[in-house]
Amino acid sequence: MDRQVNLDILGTTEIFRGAPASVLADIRALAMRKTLGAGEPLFRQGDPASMFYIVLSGRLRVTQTTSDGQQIIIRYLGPGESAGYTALYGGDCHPGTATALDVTELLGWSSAIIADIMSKHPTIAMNAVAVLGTRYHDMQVRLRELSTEKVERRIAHTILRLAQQAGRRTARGIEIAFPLSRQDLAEMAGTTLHTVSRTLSAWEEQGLVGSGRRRVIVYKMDALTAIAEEDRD
Amino acid sequence: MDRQVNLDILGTTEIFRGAPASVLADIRALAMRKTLGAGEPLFRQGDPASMFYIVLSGRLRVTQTTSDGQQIIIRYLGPGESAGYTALYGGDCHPGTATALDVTELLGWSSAIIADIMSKHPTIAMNAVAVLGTRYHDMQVRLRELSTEKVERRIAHTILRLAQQAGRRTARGIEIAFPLSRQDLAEMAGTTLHTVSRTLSAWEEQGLVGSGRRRVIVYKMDALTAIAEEDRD
DNA sequence: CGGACTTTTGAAGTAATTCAAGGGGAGTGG
DNA sequence: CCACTCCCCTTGAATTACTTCAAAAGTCCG
Repeated sequence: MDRQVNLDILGTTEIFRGAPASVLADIRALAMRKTLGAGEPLFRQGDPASMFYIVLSGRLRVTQTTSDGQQIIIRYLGPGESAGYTALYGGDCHPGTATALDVTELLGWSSAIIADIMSKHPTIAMNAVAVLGTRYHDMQVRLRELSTEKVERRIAHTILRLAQQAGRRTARGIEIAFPLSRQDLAEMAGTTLHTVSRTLSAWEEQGLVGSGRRRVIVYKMDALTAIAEEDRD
Repeated sequence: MDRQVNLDILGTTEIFRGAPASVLADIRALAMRKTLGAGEPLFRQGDPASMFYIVLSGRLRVTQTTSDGQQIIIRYLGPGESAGYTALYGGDCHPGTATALDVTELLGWSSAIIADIMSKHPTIAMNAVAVLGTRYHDMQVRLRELSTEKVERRIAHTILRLAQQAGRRTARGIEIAFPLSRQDLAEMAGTTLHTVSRTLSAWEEQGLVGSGRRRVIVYKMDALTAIAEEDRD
């Protein structure tokens, strides 16, 4: 990936979009390049938050683990999205672990540099506000779902969100574009892999979804939406 | 409350702290004053996000409601905190409802004005990033708790958080400084008022807490912390 | 073709909700 | 000052949605 391609991509990221080309070039010049193999961590929960990254290609999973080893998935990050937001405001350590799912290419800046960039370019600081505001909002919605909805609805919501974020049109329906195990879905929906498995089996029987080893395809979006939105829980 | 007092307070808010006095004066001049009576809403879920506010005195509760009327409490806002973050980045509507618990005094700015202020004063934009980053982080923690912990621990965590945020030292222990019903606690911990009531009764029997009509006092912080942190769920 | 990981499915167990009823405090109005 | 009323809280009993436990069947990769 050459320098020019990077600049084009940089202008489309959630955090740098709207900045003039000359500014993007400066930013690019300050960046450190990083490439991760599948399964490699970008940073771990508790590490000092010294770097901020954007994803150029590939995908990361951000998780949070309790002291007794239980885990939840905070979110998946794809191209153009930001990783390590804590470094944006000088927070002390990363609240979660970011792990590459595939080969993943990133650009990174130290927290001092990214703070300096934001200070000089209000547009970028405003983008950061928008990114964090949106993520905060997403979490409010998930918290509400987890508090008030029964599992089947939560699983439906989870799959719909993933389909929207990383759905790929195929001949038979919308396929989630990355490997996704029952365990992963459980860690997003706040349940167990057993319940996810049972639920997907039932939906498969009804022709709503197709699924296999770490694969999920949505056949009937509207029917799944109906399950997610039905008033009776 | 006169103009000077407002300026002093303004410099201590999470969003304007660190700005020079002259800037604070300009910001103050652009603000609209607002006072709410107990129970009055500042804005409702779904309202256009046209204004951003800071709390001068009093307290707000921010809630989110589902279509079928179930509700969760997103957070409480006290003096110096910000309400209506959506207006910071030009989001279209408020994701929750903010209601005054007592008489509450606020200052407000239109989204256009606050965006302009942030553009001109990077310090303030950076504060906004920090505020939203912190709130996002708080939500991650709550989501993890809700996913992985049993109710008793969740209730303990909820009370500890409230005690930290709005605890008042009294002769007998730390009292939550505002009226807090069993229902309120349930809506924060993701359970029912019945379970909260039973749990508090048990704790009261053991001398950990005292409670009454919409009142909670923590007697033994360490014991409550132990419940919140114990490895076995 | 072996071995590790993922998924499925049944059966048992249980934590917490739901249903139901009663009791107590605070404020109001006579 | 007392009685009435409205909330809020408590507590028992029944129910259930989901987890936990257990075992077997697929599926992918070297």
